[in-house]
Amino acid sequence: MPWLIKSEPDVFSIDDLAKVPREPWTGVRNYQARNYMWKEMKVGDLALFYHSNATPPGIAGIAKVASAPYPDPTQFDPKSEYHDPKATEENPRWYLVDFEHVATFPELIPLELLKTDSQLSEMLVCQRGTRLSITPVEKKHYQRVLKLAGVKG
DNA sequence: GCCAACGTTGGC
DNA sequence: GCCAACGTTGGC
Repeated sequence: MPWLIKSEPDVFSIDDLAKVPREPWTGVRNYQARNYMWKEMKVGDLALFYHSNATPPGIAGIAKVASAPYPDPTQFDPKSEYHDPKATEENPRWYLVDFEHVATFPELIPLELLKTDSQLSEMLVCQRGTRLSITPVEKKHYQRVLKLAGVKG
């Protein structure tokens, strides 16, 4: 299943992802998003990489699930901003996967365009108030985005 | 910086 | 287990 993952480019952008072999998706502290990574993502699944809190916000490229799920190490680190005092090594709360870079779109596809595209109006990221940092994407929507980006599916 | 949306926390 | 208060997300 294709996915959409959000990241603030000031914190971690698609260019940052392109510079590393793979990136552990640390810091997700929402149960629904965690469950997607923990229970549903498969190695090789593709994900639209969305820049949030950006000017403009939009989809910047494609990433790929590059690992099986494992406990987010930052939950055990008292010095991390993502530290969770209720999590233990024996009983972790937060799981993540690694992502690797697949492609950066020639141009970012702005949210504004996604919203006005008749085939994408129902895509979750277009809906107001969607704050989930990880959402499943319908295959037809995924393919439409690639087409808008001018990238081969 | 504003504010709508909405998840989480904690008192009861 | 309800629900008000609070915190965060994220577009604008």
